[in-house]
Amino acid sequence: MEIFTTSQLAAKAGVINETIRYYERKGLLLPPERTLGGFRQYKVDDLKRLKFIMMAKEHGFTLKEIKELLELRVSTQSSCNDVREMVQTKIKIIEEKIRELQQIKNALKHLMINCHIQSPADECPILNAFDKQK
Amino acid sequence: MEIFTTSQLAAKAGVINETIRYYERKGLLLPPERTLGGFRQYKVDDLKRLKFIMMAKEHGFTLKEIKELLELRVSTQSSCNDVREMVQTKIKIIEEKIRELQQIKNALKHLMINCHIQSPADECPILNAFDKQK
DNA sequence: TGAAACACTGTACCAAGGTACAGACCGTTA
DNA sequence: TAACGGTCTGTACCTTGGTACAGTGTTTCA
Repeated sequence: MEIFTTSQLAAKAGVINETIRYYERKGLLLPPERTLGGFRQYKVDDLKRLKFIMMAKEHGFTLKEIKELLELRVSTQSSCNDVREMVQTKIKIIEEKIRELQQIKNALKHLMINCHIQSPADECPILNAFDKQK
Repeated sequence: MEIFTTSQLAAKAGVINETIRYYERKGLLLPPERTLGGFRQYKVDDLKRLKFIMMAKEHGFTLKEIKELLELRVSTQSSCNDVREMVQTKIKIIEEKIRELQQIKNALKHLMINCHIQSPADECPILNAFDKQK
């Protein structure tokens, strides 16, 4: 059976070895077996788990949420429904964030309408807009 | 001329007084005059500056960027064009962020298509998708 | 004049997600 | 068996935008 050191596991997942230890501290990676000298010995399952973490991260989950997903996965009580709910909540949060950013973007675009490039900065309508009392 | 203490200034802007001192440390608020005993004495201009900061914050600028905006405002060399460029860059960053979030959202929605609520979590297609190697 | 209520400084702490490093130890190869 | 390089632990540090103290000093009002 293939065994990896911390650095080898890290390299396979594209992170550095401090990240591996960090994920272990945070409870995302399980404490692996050790050599007599105390070196971590990772197996293919650990690599899969790490890749799962990275995929979930790319899908916008925080480490805390990923920990929950990992716990759902092994709990026999939990169902796909629990996962579905987490994903739906996440989608709502992302949609809210998108709306927020779109509002900011629109406000900034609006500010640019009156901006004349040669004016000195102290007459800049953008800066003046920020000065306006609400 | 009206003079405010730190807490009064904070209250007028809807923050707490540690925030005021924090902004001073970060160079966003100018060090005000002091009483003989060392109490800060703020004027209306300081309140305007603080409100400017808060407006810029609402428009998605970081404190570091707001500091730059404030510096542009007083520099006689800088023009509205400099401000315009900062705003345009900001809009680009926001657009990129929106695109990113939309991709994540689409991926999550896609994951939900095959999700059957009664399946146990260890057969959940969402979790399985995260397990897939890229 | 004395007490209450505020302000001062400096430092530590928070979340999140790591990164860096010292000093010690282990494993491998010559 | 020694050298070299990898790994260990623990702790400190980073960013961003603050918040929370403790211990001391100041202002104000009765």
